[in-house]
Amino acid sequence: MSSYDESDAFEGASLAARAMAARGAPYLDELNPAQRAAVEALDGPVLMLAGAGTGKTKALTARIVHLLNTGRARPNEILSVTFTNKAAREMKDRVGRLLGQSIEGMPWLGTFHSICVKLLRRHAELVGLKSNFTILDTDDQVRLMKQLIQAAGIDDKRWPARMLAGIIDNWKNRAWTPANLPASEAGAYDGKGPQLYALYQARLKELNAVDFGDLLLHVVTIFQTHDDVLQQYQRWFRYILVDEYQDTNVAQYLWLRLLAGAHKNICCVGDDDQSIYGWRGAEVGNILRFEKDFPGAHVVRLEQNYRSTPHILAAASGVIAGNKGRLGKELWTEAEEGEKVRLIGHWDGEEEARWIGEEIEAMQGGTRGMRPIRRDEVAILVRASHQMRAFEDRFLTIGLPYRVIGGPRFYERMEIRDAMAYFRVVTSPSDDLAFERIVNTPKRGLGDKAQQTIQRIARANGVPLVQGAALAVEQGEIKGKGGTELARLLDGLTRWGRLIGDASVSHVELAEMILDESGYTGMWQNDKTPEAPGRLENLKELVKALEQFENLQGFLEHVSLIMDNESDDTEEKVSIMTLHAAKGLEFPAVFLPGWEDGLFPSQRSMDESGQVGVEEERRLAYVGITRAEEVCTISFAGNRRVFGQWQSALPSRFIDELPEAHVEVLTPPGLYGGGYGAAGMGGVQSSIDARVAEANVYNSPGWKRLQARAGQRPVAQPGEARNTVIDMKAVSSHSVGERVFHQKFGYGAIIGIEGDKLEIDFEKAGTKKVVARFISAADDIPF
DNA sequence: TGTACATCGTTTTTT
DNA sequence: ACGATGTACA
Repeated sequence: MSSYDESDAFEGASLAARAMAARGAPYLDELNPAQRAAVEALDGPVLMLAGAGTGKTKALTARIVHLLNTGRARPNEILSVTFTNKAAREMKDRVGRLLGQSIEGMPWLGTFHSICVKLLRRHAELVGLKSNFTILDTDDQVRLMKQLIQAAGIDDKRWPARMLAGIIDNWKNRAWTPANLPASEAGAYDGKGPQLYALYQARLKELNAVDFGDLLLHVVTIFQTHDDVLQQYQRWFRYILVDEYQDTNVAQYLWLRLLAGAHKNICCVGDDDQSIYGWRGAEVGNILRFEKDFPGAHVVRLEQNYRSTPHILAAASGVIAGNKGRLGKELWTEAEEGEKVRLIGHWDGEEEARWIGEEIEAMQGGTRGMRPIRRDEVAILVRASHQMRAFEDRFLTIGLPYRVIGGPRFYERMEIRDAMAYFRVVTSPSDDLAFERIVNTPKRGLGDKAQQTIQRIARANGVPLVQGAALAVEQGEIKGKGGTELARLLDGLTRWGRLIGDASVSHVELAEMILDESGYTGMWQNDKTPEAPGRLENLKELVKALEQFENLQGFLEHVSLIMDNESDDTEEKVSIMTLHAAKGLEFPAVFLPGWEDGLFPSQRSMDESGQVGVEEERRLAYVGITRAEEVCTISFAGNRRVFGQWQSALPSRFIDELPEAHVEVLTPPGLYGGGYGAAGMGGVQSSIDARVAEANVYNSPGWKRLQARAGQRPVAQPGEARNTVIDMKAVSSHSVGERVFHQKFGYGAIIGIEGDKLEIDFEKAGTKKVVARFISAADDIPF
């Protein structure tokens, strides 16, 4: 095994020395008793159950400082893992601030993935890789799989590459290699999954590449098969800290358990109530089982909340109490009572957006005795990103500045990935995937056929594609325009490659040269689509980002793991984001729209995971409510356009679970008398009327009656919600028994309604199911 | 190779 | 509704 970097040890020692010299421990005095207990229990396993807003990061960073201050470990002997770069950055900043200096000396504070890259580069040869392996992102991954699938003669219509990528990702999350894949998985992907998995891994090895899942999996494999390596790291990492432990998957769990196995100085911080990533492999079980995994573990609960008002906390607690198998926490606060959680129902999604827009504007001036709330203190948290649209539309028309958080990341954009592929080919000419990406971008007249020729020649000679392409040109296998263009590209690649180490050209200039001379910039300049200017702008930003790195390789190395996109504009804007994206954030005012059964909790989640799914959705509700500091407004709409169809739905079952004492029901303006009953005008079935009326009830003082009834419906029966989604278009315009006309089938009577489809008994054509929009009422026909 | 039309599948997302 | 993706045809 290679020795540890001298520099790590050196920097570490000097930092530790300075930390020690800082003397005293003011950071301990700032902690509450629970936090302090968590910080001072340095040795042995510790589980810090940190509720939302209870000062978890504060405790975690204080713990690191305390480890240093007491001389337990030097900075480079502490392994401290997070999930996101953002969390890692924040921890570094805060530890640095506590120590009064920057934290260069903590090389092992980072994300699971970045730490695994470091480890894997040191030991790559143990899993058959070279230490300069490339890291593929999801896009590369799928393209590679597509090739394998086609080569295997599988119809990728029925069995899409994305699906296989998802399956393999899941396997990797569970730390299943092709060799130890359980028999239960044999049938995956039409029975060809296991075989393709093995093939895919072999191909990655050939390409000297890994995907994200491999980073963890390979390191776990190394630890499991090379005890000497494992032992060295067990000794080296004297203390381990884990953030967001409830989000760890099996591979990460194994990784941690292996590393902590000897000394068991592991401190896991998390909140089982905020586990919302089960669908991507996170195992809440990891945190629930902690005390069994580490007998004698010290469990500390952080329950004093510094974020929200008592009403908000009580509402959140009331909802989360519906989950079983919790470790159990009760948040409390010393804050003043404040506003109750506000609940409001609307006729449809547009009205909901309109009302929220107006409410935000009213808040700027301060409503009902509340302090004025700035736009950037407001967040709208939605379950699914398609809900954002209504808000964007509305806010654009009223000119309310907003910002959407999440969405496609900078480094995932097409133009950025193309540019990076150019850089990759230039810095490592054997990067076949990158070459494939750029060989015909911009269009060089190198279609499928030319690319196959290149592949064939490269394979026949056992060389990478770039060399294969060179041979193809030499041998005159690619003729005409394509040949000339390819020759020019190859020429450029060699020229740029020579300039890499050249002191007369900075890497930033080189990057610009590559993009210009390859014709890539020109391609977008000539593009007349509206997004072209934005893409050119992004390319400029990419080049600017390069300045912060020493060279192209250094840049590529970092960028493959850093996918975040901090926007630097400072205008006060309302934030719109998904509930998932909101985890870890907080806002004075939070709007939670779309609380309808089927949307939230999401139908899919319930169908696929049943009770477990509902519980995860409930945790999502809990996360949403606990983001709010001062005012939290929950809303639902009776009708909503989903996939172009009007659908009506019941208010979310989570609304039933809000404790009445902490909720104020608002009445939307312009809701006269019958309100939701309006849908019944067309003579709708009574059962539908009843459901719509039930929705209406939330807007009135009669909401309380429903609260009383809520006990009869503590948890939804499977399949219940499915029946509650009713096509409003069908509801408002047709009803069973109605006489109708169809252009092709003539007259008939409706005998059933199913979504947008009507079952009709036609006088001449018999019983048929037809789409509602082809139907008109019989007396509408003008002849 | 490029463009026009059809078809499909639509939760959540980090690294 | 809508966007991504694939197929048919110029």
